[in-house]
Amino acid sequence: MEAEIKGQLEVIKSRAVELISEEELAKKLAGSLRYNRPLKIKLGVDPTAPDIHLGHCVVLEKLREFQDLGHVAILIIGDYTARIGDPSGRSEARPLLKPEEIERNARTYVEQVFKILDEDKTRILFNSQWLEPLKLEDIILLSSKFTLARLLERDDFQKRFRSGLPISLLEFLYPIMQAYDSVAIGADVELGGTEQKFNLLVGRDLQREYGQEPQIILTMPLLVGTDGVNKMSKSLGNYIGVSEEPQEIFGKVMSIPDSVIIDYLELTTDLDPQEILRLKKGMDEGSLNPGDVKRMLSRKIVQRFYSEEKAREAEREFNQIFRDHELPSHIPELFLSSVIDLSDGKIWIVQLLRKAGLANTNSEARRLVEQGGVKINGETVADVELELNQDQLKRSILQVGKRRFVRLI
RNA sequence: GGGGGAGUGCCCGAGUGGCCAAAGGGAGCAGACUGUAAAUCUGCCGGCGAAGCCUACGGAGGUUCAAAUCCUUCCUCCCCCA
Repeated sequence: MEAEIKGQLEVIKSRAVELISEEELAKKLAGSLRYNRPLKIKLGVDPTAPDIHLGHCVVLEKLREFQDLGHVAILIIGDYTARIGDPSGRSEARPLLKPEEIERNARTYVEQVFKILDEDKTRILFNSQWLEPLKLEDIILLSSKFTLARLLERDDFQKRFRSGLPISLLEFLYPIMQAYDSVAIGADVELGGTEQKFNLLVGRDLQREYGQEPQIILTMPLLVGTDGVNKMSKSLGNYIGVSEEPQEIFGKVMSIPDSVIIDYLELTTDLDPQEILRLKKGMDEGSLNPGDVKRMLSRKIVQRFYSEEKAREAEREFNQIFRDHELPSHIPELFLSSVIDLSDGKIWIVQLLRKAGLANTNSEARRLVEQGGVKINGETVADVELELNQDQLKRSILQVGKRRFVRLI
């Protein structure tokens, strides 16, 4: 049994940033093995963004590992807490969500999450179930267990406090509510990104208050977004969604700065650390082309959510467009008749770009033309005033930039 | 309750009467180059069929030939004192 515990600990600790605490976890694991009782691994999710992206996957993957070790994942959809909004890592309060939005987001979330989790070993709970019935009296009791000093310990609160930025009372309630989730389900372990550390710790405090054994907390690194600067997030638009098309995922991974390739290898693939180290060395010494490493990474990521075949296809497609500057295999088509006003049979290039959805405003379309970013059948359009008639456009291919194409039919 | 400060373009942030569609940075977009949608460099980056015009610096009024900049008032936020 000793060996089994050790083995599990190894798996659990891999890639994690912090484990509080290893001894307690070992004890819990021992109990779990002895009584054949799986541990309850909690992960709270905020139904604020309707798409799961690679950043979420880091934590979800860890949860999956727990499942594979025989434990049960408890996914808590923060449908109630979402009304408050988690202030973690934010410099300002988040806008409130409407109940309908929350519901819609939660549904998408659940759909996507099983790309990673084992459905049979997952329980999904909505925290409105126990938070909604709370009376003011209960909340007063709950808040009596915390002090301002304790809550202000939190890094982002402290920063905001010091720099004179507002902290809503509501936001103080958030960690308390999240902690109450742990009490409600009797969590053994709670997972989260590093920015969640404080909230997770509050869970321990509250569980103790309620006479429960405090949960173990395990924090995972945050994945940086495609911009290579900020953490991956939907709202920053630097994310790679697990439900995106293979081609899109491949391309987005190829667009990450070389400087974060290693991070991605570590956090989004199952490559062993030795291998990653070898790749890093290779790139540092110049014996490996980062572009090639990134290709491999992109392939692995696509493969993870689709298949090896799809990954290969995506790469072929990528090479075709970006390396060989050829046309993609699939080009969206647009009926000329829906674009051209038949009365005069002609259309201005700027209008055409807008109608084809390749530019949002005339100004944007003008700019694209002026900067030489627009091509028709491979020929750069040089004149902003260019007018085209139906015959010229029939079966032609309109291209903006390197990667946006429309076939006119 | 009293005193002080702040609100600028997608974000951060400079600007305190005309030279301001507003410095600088980031993001984004386009071009060049390439090893990739990397890095680097260059350009663009409110809208309008664009000469010019319109909209814009928290909201509403006002002063002025002229306001992001001055005045009044309202809203929001922050700090200090109590």
